Amino acid sequence: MATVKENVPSCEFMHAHPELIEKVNQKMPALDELYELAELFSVFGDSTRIRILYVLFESEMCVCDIAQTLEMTVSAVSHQLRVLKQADLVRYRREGKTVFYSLADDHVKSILGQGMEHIKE
Amino acid sequence: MATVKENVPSCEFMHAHPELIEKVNQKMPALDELYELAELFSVFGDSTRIRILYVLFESEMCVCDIAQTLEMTVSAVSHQLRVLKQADLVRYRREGKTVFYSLADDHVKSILGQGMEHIKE
DNA sequence: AATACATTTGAACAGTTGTTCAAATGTTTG
DNA sequence: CAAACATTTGAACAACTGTTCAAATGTATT
Repeated sequence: MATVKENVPSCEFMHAHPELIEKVNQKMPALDELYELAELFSVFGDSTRIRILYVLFESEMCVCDIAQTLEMTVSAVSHQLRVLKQADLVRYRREGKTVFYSLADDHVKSILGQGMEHIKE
Repeated sequence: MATVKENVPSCEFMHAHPELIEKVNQKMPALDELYELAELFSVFGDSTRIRILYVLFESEMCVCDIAQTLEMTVSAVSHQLRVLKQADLVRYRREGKTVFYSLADDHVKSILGQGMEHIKE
């Protein structure tokens, strides 16, 4: 996570007018929102997690089936499912010894879709 | 970045039917696409870069103005602009000693917007 | 209660990331 | 061409991340 910095004069005079700067700061979301947003995108910023999400696009699935489908260890998958769970991107339900995971909502699909569009331009 | 793993049997038998697994693998994007996608989202996964993008929502701006607006060093901003540039999220044009940065396209806004929607549910 | 199996958890490790500082590169002006 | 200023770059450092391995927790079956 980024650390907040104290400022030092960088250029002689600013090109941007003070009104513009004010408008920028006015429209800028609060810092805690920005952190949350960055945290959300960080979750999408790993190909393993994206693969897990793509699996869940098709169907809810238990941890060991996800692991076998993706040729990963159960432990690695479980760790990543925790991250996805904490970001509210997946839900789970227990059925006996087995835990089934599924997509939390449609935002997941549309966010990944937007990303795909961008890289395919 | 994730490392590819070799598989070890994790559960006695799979719950998912082979047809489902096949469907999953069929719909799964190619690995290099998944890496690219993860890389794109990683770029959004830092609050400094998001702040820079929000600044550019309002207007194109030179490096030192961005730095002063965000109360960061010019160097730190420049480093992050490079990342944004490499991901094709910003463009730049030189005018004398000054380099003006601007948003590359509208995907940026819509991706950030989708993210915002998710965290505000 | 003991065993078996599915999942989670914690510690450890290597690899990656963001900022800083100092130095280099571009560009204009005297 | 020298001085001044805007920007970029590279090395270094601390902080963070994803996987592995081993051990712990849950849950059902006998």
